[in-house]
Amino acid sequence: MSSIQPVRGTHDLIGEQQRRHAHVVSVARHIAGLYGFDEWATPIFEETRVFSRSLGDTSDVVSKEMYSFNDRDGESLTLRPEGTAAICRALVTNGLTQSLPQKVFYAGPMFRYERPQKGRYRQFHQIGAELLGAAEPLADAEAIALAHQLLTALGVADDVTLELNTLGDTASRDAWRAALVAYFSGHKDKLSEDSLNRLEKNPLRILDSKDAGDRVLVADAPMMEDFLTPEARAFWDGLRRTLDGFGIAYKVNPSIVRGLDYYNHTTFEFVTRRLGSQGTVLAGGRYDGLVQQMGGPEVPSIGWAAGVERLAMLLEEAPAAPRSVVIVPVGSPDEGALLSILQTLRQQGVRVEIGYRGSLRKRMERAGKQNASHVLFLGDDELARGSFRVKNMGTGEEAEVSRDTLFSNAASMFAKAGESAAQ
RNA sequence: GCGGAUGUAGCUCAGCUGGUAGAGCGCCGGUUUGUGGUACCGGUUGUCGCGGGUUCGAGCCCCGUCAUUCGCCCCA
Repeated sequence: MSSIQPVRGTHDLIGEQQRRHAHVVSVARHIAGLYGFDEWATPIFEETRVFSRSLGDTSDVVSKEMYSFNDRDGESLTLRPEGTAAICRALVTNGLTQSLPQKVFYAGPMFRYERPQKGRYRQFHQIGAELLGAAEPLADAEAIALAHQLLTALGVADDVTLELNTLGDTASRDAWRAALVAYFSGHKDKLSEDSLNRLEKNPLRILDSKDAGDRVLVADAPMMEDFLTPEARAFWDGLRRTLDGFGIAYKVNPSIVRGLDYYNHTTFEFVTRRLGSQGTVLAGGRYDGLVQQMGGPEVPSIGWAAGVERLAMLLEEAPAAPRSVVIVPVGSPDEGALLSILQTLRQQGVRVEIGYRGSLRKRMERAGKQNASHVLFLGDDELARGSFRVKNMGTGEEAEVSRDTLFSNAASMFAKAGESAAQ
């Protein structure tokens, strides 16, 4: 038991866990490609203002969860707590506001100083999709369709439901917000302590309070519906119509308001009951003003992010570990011949290993334990005859195969051996 | 940041009302170097999370601390 521990809220990804993560990311990358999204990689840290400016000063993410530090020249830098702000910054910095729309996929670690829990870590991983430069509801629907197809491909769609809401445009949202503040201010005596706090910082969040008393109040609170401008209503109707066209089921939930300040119009969450209080697995919305905040022009955009850890936990089965072909020397065959055979097979794309020591029995035992698909026995007899004895470790069947046959068919013969379930 | 639970070998756990630690699995070696996943034999492993305190004596009691976990907050 070493005294060196991983930093609180961080974890190592090894074996099955790593395979689960890799699977989530590679499936996401693939599906994003089907929708025409290209992958971007932005730095893991940015100037602090990239995040503080965009997420809203009152969000917890900014006010107390950022890993910020001063660079040697005194500049404040921050380990990214989320992906969207950095993508917007990159859009502006690279002058891509001239070639819109941009459809961006990203994957990588994020950092938030929070109390760790199941499905919540200080270093965690997100995948995300951002569709920058499209104001039409079709863009929102496409982003959601991409998310939906991803969850389906991962086999978790049945455990997850899509909840959808609109915050309207700025005018709608401001009017609604004012009405909410007025309404709740009139019932301060009945509000929970948390919600009193929210009233100051982010009144919309009172709507998804879990407090029973709050919920009674919320039931009679002003509804967004009543504050939508005609334009916002048209957008909302258009989105739902398009989702219907995509054949995607959703549930309208007026309390999906999202915590980050930059959202307007569409907000949505894919939620599950299987992860305790960390039920949100993928969430996003429209952020028409964010790029402008980064110093660019107005670029209406929609996007989402998903937690890789949470998705990995929902996966029914971990991808299988890759299986190797193992060469087992018998007696003491010529080493040069052995090495050249090893490399020939590897160059043909076969996953081949050779043990470093041990008796024949030991080597077989290890090949069995590591779940090798085949064993190739190679002794002086085989070398002399120019062949191998190939043993299928699954069936136990054994056959002598000539070297020429093996080399010319290696890829197909052992296709299953090198195959990684993570693709 | 707030509240509850937990913390004994690599893993899962046992350890009765305090007397200085055990099992299973795993791991390593072997059952005479042309064959594994079965069987048999042998072996290995712990500052009982860490630091204090009470006690003749603590894995068991008390305090603190760290970590994990559940809920709140927040969020992916």
